[in-house]
Amino acid sequence: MNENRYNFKIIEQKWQKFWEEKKAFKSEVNNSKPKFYCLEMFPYPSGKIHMGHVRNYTIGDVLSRYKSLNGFNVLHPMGWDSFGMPAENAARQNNLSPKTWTESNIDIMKSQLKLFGLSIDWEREISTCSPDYYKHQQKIFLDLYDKGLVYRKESYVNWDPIDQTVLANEQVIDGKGWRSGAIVERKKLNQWFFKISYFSEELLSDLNSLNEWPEKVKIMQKNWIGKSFGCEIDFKINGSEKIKTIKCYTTRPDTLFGFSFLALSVDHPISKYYEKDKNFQDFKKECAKTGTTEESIAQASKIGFKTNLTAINPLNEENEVPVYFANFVLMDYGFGAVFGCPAHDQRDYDFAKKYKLEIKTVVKPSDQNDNFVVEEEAYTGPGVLINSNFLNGLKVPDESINKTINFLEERKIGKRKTNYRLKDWGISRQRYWGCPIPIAYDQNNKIIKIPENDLPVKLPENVDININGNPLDANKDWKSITINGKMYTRETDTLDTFVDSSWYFLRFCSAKEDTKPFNKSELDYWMPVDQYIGGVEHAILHLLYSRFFMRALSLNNSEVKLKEPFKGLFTQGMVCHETYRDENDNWLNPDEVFSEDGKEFFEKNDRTKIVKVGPSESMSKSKKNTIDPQNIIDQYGADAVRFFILADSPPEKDIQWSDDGMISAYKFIQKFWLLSEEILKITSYKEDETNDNLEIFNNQIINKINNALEKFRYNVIIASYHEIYSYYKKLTEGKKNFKNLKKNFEKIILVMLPVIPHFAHECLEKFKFDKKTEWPKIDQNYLQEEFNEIVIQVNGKKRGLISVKKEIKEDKIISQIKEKKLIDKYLINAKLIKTIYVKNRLINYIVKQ
RNA sequence: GGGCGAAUGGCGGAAUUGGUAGACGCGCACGACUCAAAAUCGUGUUUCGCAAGAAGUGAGAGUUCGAUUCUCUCUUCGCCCA
Repeated sequence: MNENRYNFKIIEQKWQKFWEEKKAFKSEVNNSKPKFYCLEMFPYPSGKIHMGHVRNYTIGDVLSRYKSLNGFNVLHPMGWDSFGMPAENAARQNNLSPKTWTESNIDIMKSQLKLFGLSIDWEREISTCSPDYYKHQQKIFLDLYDKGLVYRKESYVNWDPIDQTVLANEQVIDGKGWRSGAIVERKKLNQWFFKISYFSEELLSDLNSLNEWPEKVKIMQKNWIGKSFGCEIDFKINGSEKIKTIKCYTTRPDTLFGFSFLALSVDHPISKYYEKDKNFQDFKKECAKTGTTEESIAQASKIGFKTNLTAINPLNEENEVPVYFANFVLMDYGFGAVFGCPAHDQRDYDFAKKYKLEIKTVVKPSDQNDNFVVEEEAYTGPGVLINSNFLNGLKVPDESINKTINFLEERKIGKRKTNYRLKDWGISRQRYWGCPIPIAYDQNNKIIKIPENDLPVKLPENVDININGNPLDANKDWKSITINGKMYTRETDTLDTFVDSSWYFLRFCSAKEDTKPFNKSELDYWMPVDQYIGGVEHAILHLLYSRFFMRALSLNNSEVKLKEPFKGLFTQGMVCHETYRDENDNWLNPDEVFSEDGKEFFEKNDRTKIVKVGPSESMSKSKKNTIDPQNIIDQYGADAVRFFILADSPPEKDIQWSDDGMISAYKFIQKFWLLSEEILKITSYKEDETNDNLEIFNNQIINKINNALEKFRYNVIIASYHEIYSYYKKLTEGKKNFKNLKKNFEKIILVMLPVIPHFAHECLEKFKFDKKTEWPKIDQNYLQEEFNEIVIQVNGKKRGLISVKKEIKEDKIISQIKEKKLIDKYLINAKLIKTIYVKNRLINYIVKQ
């Protein structure tokens, strides 16, 4: 083995120790420097670091180090999103408390992260399950309560009747509880909500100001908020003394003449008149079997309960149609009542077919005549109104909706209304491992805030997590409290963990501030986050909740002005790997699989057993297609992993894990080290002349790297490093020192620093490049070479090349081409029409035969 | 069903504003070193063709002197919503 081999184990440890001792990444407010707040989504401490983390934090680290070298005062913190269900599940399995389990995971993962040489300011570390964090969150909760942005109401949850517990949507699999297998029911509970809908319009319109966000994410948020224009309509009701009208919301008032039933949510206020009707109660129970998500409601078959009521079409006061309760109408949307137009809404169509209701066509596609009839499925496209009395002929949707609303408004039976799909955020979780809600109730169930000096409301330790239901609810000692001598019962729900992550980026700005969640001057300096980096799976909820929080905090608060927390957003792709199964279809880890030729795979332990190779999918424990970063780092070192994880794909796309690619990254560092040794030797020779080509190469490649860095084209940076290697390798073959060799090589090392920091620092030290490290400047003079290759085209096809001095005039080029007879053969028997010249690029001869 | 995006060699992927398609890496082939192998280094590698040359960025059309890039239609795949 070559004794000059780069020993990453020693060198990486050396620099990590150096950075730690020097507090190299400690960040402080410094008003004389521009700031840059770089934040990656903080991890859930599930056990060990996985490749997804490696990719996420490498991307952020490259950016942080780049900005830092460019003179920015960088804030690059890290913390733990440490409340949540997995801790409870693990606690059940291992008989550990969630706290112990979580804290030991944090220790492990923190030590692993440190091995990657990330430029993190660990002094700002936060953990959301620590009372030091959640005590501030409880204050914020009470602050929002005072502002009227928090309220309590009855709402449905997924209820597991065997485990006697509330399930999250992802714990409901095919309508059954994930653990018990019981059929999940809908159950009404009193729960806490954040009034996110108060900001619907702002959250939507301010998306336009986020010009450093991916368009994709903005569209997803826009769809989620779901602004729709329509109107509310009062329908006259016959058949009851008590009910005179029912209010509906619709986006399609223009289809009113196709009206054939009115459908109500089972929770509609008028359902109280049916409380004693056994058939209705049975129907309501049947509806409860449908889950709570929009998706499960959409997939469930449409069922209805016919009332004795009828509704009258307000446009002509004539058609009288039946009123139903139906399972597909949600109380949360509109007024819990919709009018059914089966011909032009698929859901209504399915319902009408089932209950044999009239299907009246009122919209025809523009290319059909007036006899067009909806048959197999609802027609929801554009067209023209027909069979609609005085509305006939109006264009759908542009004309028809507006005119109908005008008509309804004139007669005071309807009102134009904007509606949002975005619902208030339910934050109650009936679980132990979350932030306690700082609220109590008196004997009359009246709400009282926990007084400030009784905060934080700490989670009790030593609870029995194995019981059914919420352990906090079962904990009698903890539940009852005395405030000012009076007895109260605590709220036993805890906060959704999305609350924890909705403001952690603010806490980082003043992580040690004890008395307040954050300190104004530090917030003003650091916020907003200049670049936020994370997975696209958080494109909607986490980001929307954080945007809500910023607005909620700034409402009636002169201290907080900012509305948008994340100026720039980058969503990275996933890390994928092939999947393997044995003969019995059990998943196999890549470690357990062996292949000689990369085509046929066998089990490592028994090479007669064939392994089936599946498609490459996102690494997951359940499919066992994970690669443990710890093993890779032990084998190849942190720099090599960082190098590889950026090399193979653009960061926003999924990346294929490849052992060959990993090895290639390792080899690159090894050979670049040998190259640096060689250059070190050469630069000790007596200097010779200056090498202009070297200057040109260096400036051009650094320019390329700069552009790639600014646009997150990190895979292009790695390609440039390879180009640098080949160029310098050739250069050293002459074993000749140039006056500008050392200076240029230093620049090269500096532009490699963000990606492979340990290696680069070692090189800088070895070469005694002891000036202060900063990003190299580009000399624009070297970006344009003295000579340009001009492409010669004939009719747009490349027919030759000519090297000319830059900025040369067109006629000079033409005469040179003529002189050298470069394209004469294409001009025989052809007539030259014209030439097109693009400066410094090409010349195109247009000829005709 | 709706919205958004993508499609480039054997593979991952490059390509300022429309201007030399295939940078760079992997793989593969050949060569050097070696008793040999590994490692390393070098050369080559879109397809067809001995070559000259021709074709070529999912398919088909269009705009243009010129299209991977812009427009339309279609196919396939991915993501999100339903």
